[in-house]
Amino acid sequence: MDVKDRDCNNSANISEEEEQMDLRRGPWTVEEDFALINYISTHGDGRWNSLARCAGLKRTGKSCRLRWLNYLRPDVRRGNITLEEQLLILELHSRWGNRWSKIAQYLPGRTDNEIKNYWRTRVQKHAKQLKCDVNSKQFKDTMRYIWMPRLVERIQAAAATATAAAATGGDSSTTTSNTYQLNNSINMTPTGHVGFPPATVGGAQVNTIATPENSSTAASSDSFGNQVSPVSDLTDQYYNNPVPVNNIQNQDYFQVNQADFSESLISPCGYFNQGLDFQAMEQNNQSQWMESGDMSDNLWNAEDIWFLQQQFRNNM
DNA sequence: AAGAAAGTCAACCGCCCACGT
DNA sequence: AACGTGGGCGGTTGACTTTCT
Repeated sequence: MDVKDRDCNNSANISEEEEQMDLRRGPWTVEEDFALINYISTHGDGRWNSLARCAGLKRTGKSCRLRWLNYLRPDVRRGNITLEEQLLILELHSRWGNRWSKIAQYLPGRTDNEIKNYWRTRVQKHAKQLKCDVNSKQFKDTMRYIWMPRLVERIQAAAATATAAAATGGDSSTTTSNTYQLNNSINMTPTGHVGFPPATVGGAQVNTIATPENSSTAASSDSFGNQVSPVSDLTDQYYNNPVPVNNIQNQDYFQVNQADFSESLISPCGYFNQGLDFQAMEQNNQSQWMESGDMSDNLWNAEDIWFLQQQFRNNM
C-alpha cells in the first residue's frame, strides 16, 4: 500500500473529542510496540500523524516515528559500540561535527540518537577529564594524533588475535565478528557504495572509509557535479600514508606530514606543553581510569595513559 | 547495606526545511 | 507569496541502572 494513499476511514471525521484526547507520553508499553509494528508491517511507515491515529496509538506522530526508527526497526543494531565504530564516529565527527544523522548513515544499524549519546557520554566525558573543551582544537588533535591511532592499533591487535585463533582452529567467532564490523560498518556507504580497496596501517589492513566524497571515483565533485572540497583531515593522511603506529610518538612524523596542510597543526607533544593539564589529569583521574574494569569501552586505557605520560615527561 | 553520585539511553522538545495547496 | 503540514535534526531531559563511598 502506498503510504501516500493512507487514509483512515474516519480521518476526515475525527471528532474534536478525539482530536483533543490526551496523548500518552513517556516509555512505550509492549502493547504499543506491537500495535506500531503490526501497523507498519501491513501499511508501511510514513505519514506519521495519521499512522498514529490509524494504529490506534495515543501518541504523536513524532513519537511513533522516533520509536520505530530508534528502537523497533528490524535492522536496528544494539549493544556496545565496537572499536571500529568508535574509530568511524571519531573520523566522521571530525569532518562533519554534530551531524549525527549523517554520521549514522555510515554505521548501519546505528541510530543518530545512539551515536549522539555515545558522543555525549563517552567522548565528552574524556574531554572533561582532559580539562579541555570537546570542540577545542586541542582535543580534536589529541583525538586525531593519539586516540584514533590507538584505536587502529587495538583493532589490528584484535584482528591479529582472532586470525591466530582461527589458524589454530580455535574459536573463530571473534574473527567473524571483527570481519563483519570492518566490512559492514567502515566500508559501507549509505548508498551501498563499496569503499576503496583496503589501505594498510601499520602493516595491517584497514578499510578506507568510503564517503560520498571519496567513493565517487576520487573526483573532486560530488554526484551532483558540485565541487567538493578535499577533506583535509589528518586521518586521511593516516589512512593513505600508512605509518607504523609506534612512529606516532615521533614528532618528525607529524611535522613532515603537517607540511601538506595549509593550516599548520600543533603536534600533540606541543599540547603537552601548551594546554592539557596532564599532571592534574594524572592526579585526578589516573586511579579512576586505571582501575576501570572494562577497558574495551574506554577511550583511554592504561596504555594510553602511560603513553600520554611519557610524552609529557619527554617534553618537560 | 544503604544512600549518593555518576553513567546511560529512550524519549521529548523546539527549530527548521521541504513540499503541497 | 503565504500558509499548513509532515518530517528530520540536534539539543536536552529525566528515569533507570550502575558504581562508588
